[in-house]
Formats: sequence, C-alpha cells, structure tokens
Amino acid sequence: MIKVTDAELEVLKIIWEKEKTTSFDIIDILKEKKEWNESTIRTLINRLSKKGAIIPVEKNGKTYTYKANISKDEYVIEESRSLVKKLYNGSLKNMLLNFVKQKDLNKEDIQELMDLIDKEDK
Amino acid sequence: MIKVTDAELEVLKIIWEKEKTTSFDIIDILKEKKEWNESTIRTLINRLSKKGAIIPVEKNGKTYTYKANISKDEYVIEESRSLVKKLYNGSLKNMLLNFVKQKDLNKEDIQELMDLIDKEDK
DNA sequence: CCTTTCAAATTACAATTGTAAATTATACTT
DNA sequence: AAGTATAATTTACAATTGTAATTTGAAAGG
Repeated sequence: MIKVTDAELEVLKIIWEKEKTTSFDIIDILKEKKEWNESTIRTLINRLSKKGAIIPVEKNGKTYTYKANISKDEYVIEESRSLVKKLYNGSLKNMLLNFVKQKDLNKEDIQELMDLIDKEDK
Repeated sequence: MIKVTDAELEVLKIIWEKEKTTSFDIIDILKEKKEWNESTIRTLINRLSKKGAIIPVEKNGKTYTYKANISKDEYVIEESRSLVKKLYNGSLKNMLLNFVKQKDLNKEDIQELMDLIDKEDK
C-alpha cells in the first residue's frame, strides 16, 4: 500500500470527495481550509502524483485534472487496522471496549449499529 | 498531550506493561523483539525521558528504573480519537460501519460486546 | 512568431524520526 | 586511590515531512 503523509492525505481527501479534481479546485479548497500556501499544496499534489497515489487524467490549457489511484475504502481500512494493531495488540474488540469505557460509545450506539446491520442483511 | 513517535511507543508499551522497568529490561525485550541496537533503544529511552513521557524513579548502581508518566488509557484513547477524526470525519459510527463492511466485525462480535456491557452495567 | 503569463516542476530548508556510533562519567575492583 | 568496565549521554547522519520560494516551460494574446 502506498504510504501517504498527513498533509498529503488532506489533498487525497479532496480528490476522493469529487472523484475528479483540477489542481485549482484542490488549491482553492485547501488554501481556505488549511491556510496553506499554494506552493505547499502543489508540492503535495506532486508528491502524491510521484508516488502514484493520484493520476493526472486530463489537461486543459496548463491545468491538470487528477483522479485518485488508491481507493478510499481500502486506504481507510488499512490505516484503521494498523492502529488497532499498534494500540490494541490487534484486538478490535479491545478497541471497542476502550471506546465504551471512555464513553465515546454506549449501548444505544451499539444497538443502532446492530439494527443497521440487520436492515442490510434483510 | 505529549507526542510519542512509533519507535518511542514501543518503549513506552514495555513500561506500561510492567509499571516500572529498568533500562535493561527494556533493552532486553526490544533487542529481541525488534532487533534494535542497544544504542537505538537507549536513544528512545532518552527521548521519552526528555519529553517527560517517562520518569526515572530510582537508580541501582548506574542503572535507572523508569515509570511511565502518561497513562496508557489516555494515550490510547487520544490516538484512537484522532484517527476517527482524521479518517472518518469524527464519526465513530462510520468507523464501525466500515469495520463491518470490511468483515472485521460481524453481528456476533457486536452482540458479544453488548453482552459484556450489560454484564458490567448490572 | 514573439512575448508574456501563469501552471507546473524543481529546489530549498529546518524539524522530526529512525537508527546507531562515539564519548563521558560513574560505580565497582584491586 | 587508581584503573577499568560499562551505563548513560552526546553526537551523528540520512530519510522523511511540512512548508514554501524559485525556476522552467508551455499556452495564449498581440
């Protein structure tokens, strides 16, 4: 799995949301949201592109349009799993118990989750 | 919250497990487990100590005994929350749904969790 | 076609991190 | 007290990362 840094991830997230994005969209959004310099954002786009995490799919004038080359779902689950491994010795159950203990999660939440699953099963 | 790097965390985990640990215990364990050089491990111990994440509590000969100065529970929940924020837009429920979708979590697991909570409630 | 503009690419640079060698200082041995 | 072993501390160093300035190259206007 391609490794993406925190700053790069911010760029990737934009592209995931839109499926297809020009450098300008990315710059616009992140300049605002993160108060990053345009140059900074371009560096991140470049690094992602060099890593193969995103791919330029078209060119309009001098402006590229990118699409993600790694799936959000896969990336996100990988990262999640790796946290479970790092912090909970690989036990997802322990993670959940911790969330319960810390009141991030309660019985109602869990019931709700259960219901959602039931609904989808059906 | 004191920031701990991945390598440093390995040291911290040893100390958490034992409550109180000599540099030698740490070195012994990590030399084996991670195949790190003793020097490397000492660097990590030092960095943690400088950060205040661990504290030397006694000295036998030249050897220090350390204890953790940040709580495992707190550290772990903080890191967990920060992943939820980073990857799931802060929604723990979305994280859980993702685990379900990826088959890391199923109905039985959730039921089990529910039962555990019920048992503790009582 | 030549110039200008501006997107893209390259270069920069300090801080952090993983990894370890070199040096220092201190407890024990003789 | 002097010498030695060795734990601790300091220094090192390349790779990565966050952040951005500088340079290049190609599209668009005259």
